[in-house]
Parts: sequence; structure tokens; C-alpha cells
Amino acid sequence: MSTNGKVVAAFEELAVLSEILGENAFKVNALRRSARTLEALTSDVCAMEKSALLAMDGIGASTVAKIQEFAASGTMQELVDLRARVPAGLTQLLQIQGLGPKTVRAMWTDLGIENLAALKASIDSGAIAKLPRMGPKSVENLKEGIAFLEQSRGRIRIGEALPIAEALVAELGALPSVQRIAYAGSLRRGRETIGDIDVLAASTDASALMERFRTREDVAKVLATGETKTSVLTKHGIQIDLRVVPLDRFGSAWLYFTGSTDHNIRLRERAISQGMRLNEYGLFPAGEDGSIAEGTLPVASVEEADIHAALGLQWIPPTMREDRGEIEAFAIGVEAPCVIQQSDIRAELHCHTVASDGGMTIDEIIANAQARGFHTIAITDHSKGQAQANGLDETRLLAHIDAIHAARARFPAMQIWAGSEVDILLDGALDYDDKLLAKLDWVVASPHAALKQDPQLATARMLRAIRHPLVHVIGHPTGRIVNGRPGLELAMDELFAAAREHNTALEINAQHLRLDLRDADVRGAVNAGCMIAIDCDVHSSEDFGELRYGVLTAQRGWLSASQCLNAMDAKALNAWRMQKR
DNA sequence: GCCGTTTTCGGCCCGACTGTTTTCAGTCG
Repeated sequence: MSTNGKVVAAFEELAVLSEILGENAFKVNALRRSARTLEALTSDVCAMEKSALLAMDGIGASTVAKIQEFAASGTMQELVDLRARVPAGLTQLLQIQGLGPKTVRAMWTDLGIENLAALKASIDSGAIAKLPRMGPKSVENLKEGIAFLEQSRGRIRIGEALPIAEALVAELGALPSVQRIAYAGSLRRGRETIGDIDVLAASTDASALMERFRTREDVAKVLATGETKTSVLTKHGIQIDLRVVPLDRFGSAWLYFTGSTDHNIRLRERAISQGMRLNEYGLFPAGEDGSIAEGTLPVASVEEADIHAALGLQWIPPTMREDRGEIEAFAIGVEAPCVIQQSDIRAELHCHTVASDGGMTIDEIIANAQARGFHTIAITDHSKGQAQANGLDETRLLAHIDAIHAARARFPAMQIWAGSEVDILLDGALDYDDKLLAKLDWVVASPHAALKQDPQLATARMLRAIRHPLVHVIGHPTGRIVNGRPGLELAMDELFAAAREHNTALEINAQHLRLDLRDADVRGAVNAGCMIAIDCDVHSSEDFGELRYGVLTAQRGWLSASQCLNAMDAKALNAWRMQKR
């Protein structure tokens, strides 16, 4: 785990342990917020100046002292103390749905339950019923919560969740009684993983809609169902919540259920400071005491943008709603950031043909790109070190370059470049010599091996590739797999500075398994002034469809079209290419 | 634990749902 990862984990653990010990909930929240804030950093938190840390919202003297203690000693005394007081097995109990810190604490102090096995035993023996407020229904729910935890898949990748949500929205949206329907939550915000799918609908016949939702073929279990909310578990182990709201309150509900929680809190604070109250039913004028009088009509509730406007804000894209400065950036009168849209993308600069490990021929891949309205494609098969991917040796590469250039006659409207995805070797050298690289129109340099390399060596390795005068783009810079492997631990700020200095672009690999760079690192790169490439790393025709995940990640990093290679016009892109030739 | 254009102390976003109560605590998003 990276140093920052360890500090973030320490604050999260402090929050959980404090919660079990019955600490003030606001303190627990503050600890969690510190963890989330630090998680978004791209520089080494232990090397940061005290003033820079304190300048961040939600980071105070106590948090800084803990960070400095960790930097000096590799630990935090308070964490050591709390671990000594709380049995390790209790934190797992908090993951059970419906079981919170108060009940876990009571289980521990009243019944001596210290882990999941002991909890199950107390359920079997009936001892659990001795706890206050623990009636038969609660015990039943506890059993189900444990069963769900043991079969839960945890957070699923966005590339799995988004198609499911879209299909569901299309299916239910086709019902005549459904007036409006959309997905919300972290899925709408474009997070790389999703806990559950939230769908929001307005309907003239809510009970029929709920009935249809409950009885879909894909549903394995109905977790809860009522007038306004139904939760189901699908056969693939994914929880889907459907909420029904009045049509004229759809905007406020959509805003509310899209989140993030931290963003919602900021919006509500803003409403209060302007003499209003915000909830899922709308933005309301508040009385003298701050309450909403019975029967008060909302100032805004139909569309999200109405509510934003009434709060003195421009509409904020969902991907940016993470309490990372977006509320200040979108105030009316401020020139708001204009994030990139999928329609801005006009080039694919990283793809593989049958020459290495792709499924399409040169002509097929170009035709695909052309059909998508692209003006440029760079074909970048693997270099010789990728033997398992049928990487090209020097002889094959020279013939491949000729074959790609020959395709230009057949696709006169397209700008077609012969490139390579060349391996960055362990010491940062490239897998082809410079003479051969110079013959290529386009060079993507990527790490594929030794992805557990020592952080200092890994950083030096990547810096050497960034500084190479013939390299255009660094492909999937960390080599991570979402929910799979962490990838290289890199000093990102050093990479950004070098990429800016040498005018080497950094890739957002759009494959939902990769999303590399991740969102927070995109933000760091954007702030450092780096150029970004959003590429699908195409191996098959369907891979072009991964673009949406790359764009969502780019938006989460506040990338504008002006900093994205794939959004340039053909001439400008070629001019950018030529500065490396 | 954090924070301050009334405050350096005393607040801190908001409502729904559930199951357990005899008026509400706990959990969730």
C-alpha cells in the first residue's frame, strides 16, 4: 500500500474504532472526511507542508499532528491505543446491513460478542434477544444481513453496473404510466466502482411500477418494498433500489439521490445561509426559526438546474459533485470549468490489430473509427517484449508500418498513423531502439511488467520514459486493475511536472477494468498543465464503447477539451505529434 | 474533529424507514 493509502486507512480505522467506542458522531464524521480528503491527493501527504495541509477544507490541527506523527514514526499513538481497546473482529460486524455502531457496542459490552462467529452463536442460542430493542424481526434482519454479507460481491465496476442500469431504465421507461425515469447515485457520478444501483422514477401508477420491478426475471430476492421504495437483489448479486417520486419534485429528488453526501451537505448549508432549506422534495423558504411551514410550496424542485440557479449556482455536472471545490467553481458570475464531453472525442490513439493481440485487421479497425466520426487513428500493436500478446519484432514491425501506411489510400478521409505500444522496461528503457522508434508516426509507452516494483525505482522508470524525446503518450501509467491489483506506486506530482516539461501526454485508459489514470490523478495532471489522451486501448470493435468510462473519469478529474489530445482537430493533433518528430 | 461576515464555544444536513416502544432509538443514504 502506498504511504498515502496507509494514512487514509489509518484515519478510516480511527473513525470506525471511535464509532464503536461511542465517540461523538461529528468527530467520527470529521475523521472520515479527513480520510476522503487525503485520498484525493496526488502528492506524498507525509512530505507536505503543515500550511498546505491546513489550507484544505476539513483538515485541522489534530489531523495534521497525526499525519506528522505518522511521517516521523510510521504509526499513530491514538490508533495504537484504540486498537488495544477494541477487539479486531468488531469492525467486520459494522459491515452487516442494518447493524450500526450502537448495536455493535451493546453486543460487545452486554454479551461479550467480539466477532462474527460469536454473533452467529448468540443468534443460534437465542442469547442475542437479551439486547434492548432486539425483537424477533430484528434478529431475522440480522440473519439476513449476515447472509448478504457472506455472499456480497462488494462494489462492482462501473462497466458492469452501467449497462444493467441503462437496460432497466429503458425497460421500465417503456411503461405507459412512467412519466420520467433515470439512474442516480455514484453510478451517475461516474465513480469507477458502484455499491448499488439507484433508480428514480415518476409514475401515474406507482404500485404497478413497483410490481413490475419486483417481478422482473432477473430478481433473485426482494429485500424491501413499499409505496415509494423497493430494493431487490439480482441474480448477479447486485442490489437495485427503485424510488418513486412526484413528477414535479423529480429534480430535487434526482439531485438528492445523486449525491455525493458531502456535496449534498454543502448545498444544504448554502441553502440555510440564504434563508432556505433543501431536501429531496425541493428548495423551500425557511421561517424565522429555520423550519419549513406546513403547506409551503418549494422555490424550485422540477429540475436540478432550477435548484442550482435558486442557490446562485450554475448547473453542476454530476461527475463533479464530490465536494472538491465545485460549489465555489460553479457560482453564478464565475467562469465555470467546461469539462470534456464524449462528443468532443475525435481520435483513437491506442489500438491493437490481429498483428499482435487484437481481433480486427487494419482496415476493420480504421473503418470502425471512421464510422464513429473520428478523423484520426493511431494503430499501436505491442512491442517485442510482449511475447504472450504476440508482440512485433523489428522485422514484423517494419512490414506492419508499411501495411498501415498503405491503408491511407483506401481511407482518404482518415488521418492514419503507424504506431506502437512499446513496453517500458524495468529501468525505463524502451523495448525498441531509437532508430526504429523514429520510424513510427506515434509512440505510446506503457508499463506491463514488474508492476510491484519498488516505488522509487518505479518512479525513476516512468520519468525516464516521459523524458524520452520520441514518446508521445504514457499508456496506463500505473498498470493498475480496478478491484484487481494496485499497480505501480508512483510519485505522481513528479510525473506530472516531467510530463508538462517534456510535453508528453498521460493516458486515461478508458477500459473500465483499468481507468488508469484514476480520477484523482487526472485532476492532479490537469492542475499541473499536462496534456491528456483518452484512449480505448481497442482490441475488438466493442472496445470503442469503453470510451464513455474514460470520459466520465476525465470529467471527474475536471479535464476540459482544450487539454485533451483526442479532442483536437486533425491538423492541430498532427502538429502536436510532430513536435516529437 | 472542524469551524467562525453575530460565535474561539457550541454548534455541526435531513428525512424515511423499521421495529420496538408507550414516545423513540438506530440505521441508512
